[in-house]
Amino acid sequence: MSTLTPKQQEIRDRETRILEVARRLLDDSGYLGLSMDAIAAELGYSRGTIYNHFSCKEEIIIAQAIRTMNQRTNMFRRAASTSGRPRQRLSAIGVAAELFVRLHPDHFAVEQLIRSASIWDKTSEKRRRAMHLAESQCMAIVAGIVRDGIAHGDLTLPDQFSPEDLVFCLWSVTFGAYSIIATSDGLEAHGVLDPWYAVRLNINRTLDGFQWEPLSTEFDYLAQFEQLIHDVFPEEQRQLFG
Amino acid sequence: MSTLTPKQQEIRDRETRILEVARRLLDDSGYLGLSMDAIAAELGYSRGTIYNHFSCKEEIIIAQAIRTMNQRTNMFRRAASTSGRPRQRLSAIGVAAELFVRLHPDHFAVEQLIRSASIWDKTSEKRRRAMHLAESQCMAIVAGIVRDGIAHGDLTLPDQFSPEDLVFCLWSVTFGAYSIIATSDGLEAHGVLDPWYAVRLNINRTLDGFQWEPLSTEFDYLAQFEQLIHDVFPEEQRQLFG
DNA sequence: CTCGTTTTTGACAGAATGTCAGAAATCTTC
DNA sequence: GAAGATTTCTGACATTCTGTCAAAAACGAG
Repeated sequence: MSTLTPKQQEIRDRETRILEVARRLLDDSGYLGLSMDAIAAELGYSRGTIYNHFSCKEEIIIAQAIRTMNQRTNMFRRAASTSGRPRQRLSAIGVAAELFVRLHPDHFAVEQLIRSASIWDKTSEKRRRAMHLAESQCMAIVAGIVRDGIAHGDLTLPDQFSPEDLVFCLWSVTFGAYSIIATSDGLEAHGVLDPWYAVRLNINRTLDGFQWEPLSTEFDYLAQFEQLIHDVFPEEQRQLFG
Repeated sequence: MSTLTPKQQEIRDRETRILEVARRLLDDSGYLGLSMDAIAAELGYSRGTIYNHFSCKEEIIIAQAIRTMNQRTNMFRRAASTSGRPRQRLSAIGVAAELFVRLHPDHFAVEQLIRSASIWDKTSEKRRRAMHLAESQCMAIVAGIVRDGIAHGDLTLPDQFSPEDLVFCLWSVTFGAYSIIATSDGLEAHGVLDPWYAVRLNINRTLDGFQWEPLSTEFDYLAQFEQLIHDVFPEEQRQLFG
């Protein structure tokens, strides 16, 4: 049957409502504060009903992560499809990454939580595969740009160093920086002036170190930053900065 | 009284034994697998006794993290006190960081867990301060080397960019990379050849990007790497590679 | 050996998870 | 629109863990 009965429609809606409530609870009081009881109570259902949708609370958490990760991949895809030389397109991905993490400040914490807190083992094979898929899609987009850079003659990688190795480097620095920013209050107290700016500069200098042309001395990537926000991500920009 | 009674001695010993067992449980089955029951059973005490030492399991986890973080700080201190130009000493810290994470593969996962999973709020003020202290000591060591580099004339930082910002960059990339390595099986399947090598190269190229002399084209930091392991961390090297 | 002190114990209350048989709602067919 | 088939929902239940605390046991000084 192609059209859904009202009931089926309601069930589908409920799934997203569960995720919404779960997200708020997770934001407010973390993993320990997220309980099936609380979700059920908030939505006015019994616990059993929630268990019809998700077999355990870990499934809810991973579902959450997959959703936002796919949004991220979409933003990356849009960034990758801009025009310009490869390193400029990579810079657009940097914009996407930063906007994304500002829209979903908790995403990396949740992702790390899934990977470390023995949550992984309790989730379904299906969702785990969805998560892997989303992840490798993201990597593939960035790796594609690196290959473009090489094909263009803008970049030559060292021996024993694959495009994926470079993607891993960029992944590390963003994952690490955004995790630290999200979880460590008082970076300023440690003497860090503007962590967001630091990440941008860091990535630019790293790519300079790999001699990826045009170097940041030849092209002002940080200035391009503002422009890209307006041109490629107007909707996200509005959500974030009014 | 200066000398401890046998009983007091036993209590003190027990504390470290609790942490040992907790560490194994944490390694084996993660945060969810760590239970006060299991620890008590394994050591042959009742739960109440364990609660005399640690008021909740979160306290055990943070105690764990503080212990290993202090070991890390010690290794950093040893690395920082080597001779050579500032960037070479920073390279020695890179060796320390990598050896450390290979000795304690779970450390960063635990650290992230503490920060994200609402564990932080359940821990005592005293331990939280100990954790902050350990962290800023580590940062201070690295920041000191950055300042040495500037004082030496080997490094000039961009405007609006403090030594601590550079430390934050290095912290991000190591934290991110080691977290990913520890939690993501099958990096090789993603096309990453040797993540450890990638991190080293990444950091060297980043510092090149900041024009920190001597550049990696002038001095072979990767070759120095092997040497430093033997000279500064023979004990750790033995533990790791037999 | 005795008595005050410290330490240990395990029963208990509370909170959350995940299950499942029966109740309720919904859909199908005539 | 009513009966019967099917799906969905419910809340009581068993279980597992946490954290507490009064009573019991072990300890140490004199």
